[in-house]
Amino acid sequence: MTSTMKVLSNASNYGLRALLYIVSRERGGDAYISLGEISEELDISFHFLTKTMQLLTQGGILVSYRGPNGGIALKRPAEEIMLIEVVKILEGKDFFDTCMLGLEGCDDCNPCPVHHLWREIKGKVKHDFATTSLAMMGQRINEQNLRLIP
Amino acid sequence: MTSTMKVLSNASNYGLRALLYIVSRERGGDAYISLGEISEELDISFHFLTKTMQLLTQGGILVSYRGPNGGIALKRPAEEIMLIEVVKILEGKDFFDTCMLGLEGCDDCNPCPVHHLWREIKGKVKHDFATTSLAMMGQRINEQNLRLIP
DNA sequence: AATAAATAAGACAAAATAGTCTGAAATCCG
DNA sequence: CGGATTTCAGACTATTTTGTCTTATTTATT
Repeated sequence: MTSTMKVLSNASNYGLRALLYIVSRERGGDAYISLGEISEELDISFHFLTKTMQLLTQGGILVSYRGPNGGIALKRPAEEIMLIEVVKILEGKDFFDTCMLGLEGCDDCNPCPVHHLWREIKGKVKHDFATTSLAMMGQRINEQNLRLIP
Repeated sequence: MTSTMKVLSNASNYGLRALLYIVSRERGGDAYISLGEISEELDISFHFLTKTMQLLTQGGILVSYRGPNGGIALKRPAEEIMLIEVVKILEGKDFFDTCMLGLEGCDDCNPCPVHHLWREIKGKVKHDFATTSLAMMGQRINEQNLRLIP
């Protein structure tokens, strides 16, 4: 009753914002960015962020390096990482295939009453996220000077 | 990480399904339907459902009547109740105006990096929900024999 | 080798959500 | 009136999500 339309959990939210921070901060080099810097810049709990970023490391989005001057970095070129891959790692693989009414096995063959509406919405979200790369987002953020913090 | 794209809380989910049950069950009469019947038919915890339905009663969607043969009923004609009103009562008024990244004050003037994508999505959801009435849903459910249970 | 800087891992606590239960109040019927 | 049926209200518990903290491990530097 307190509102949200919270499609993303806080964890995913933080992970996504962290990635956007990384790609918007790209200096061309492949230096590691520390979680301390990210958590400070984005005002996110350090330890909580750490756990989320480990998901992305395990998921093949990031590589990490320990020790002084260590941190995390994209494992692949930002052009090759689509938003959909990130969200699937953070929220689960079937994130874009769930029923709005929470009904088990709701699909085109066995639809819930709002399936026709929701399918369209999900389709658009899926399409948008499947065609938007982290590189595109980074460029957009820099060109338009967009914010990542409250 | 367990997936969901859970736009609706369980409480809202139950409330919406209960309303859809009511309108699909319409026998033309204005008899009250008991929460016991609904919770049984939809396999929802009785007491939990009760709390949610009280929100809808307080929100002006339902009227309730105690005692034998009592229950709940739509306060207004199903044609006049749009899905958007229901969701706003259950999830909060600004449900359709939140930022995907959870940033405070994200809007057209001060957008987050995914605002342009999310605004379109939200707009479509909002439009769909603002133009779909409970009556339309009830008719659809009956015509196509759609399910409200897992 | 010792120290410091960084991620990894996991125990723990707090808060939000979900669900259960008990009793009260209203209403009908005999 | 008295009992049965129903919503209303709120306390209580359980589960999930969120956040904190401590320790271990890796690596660079001196």
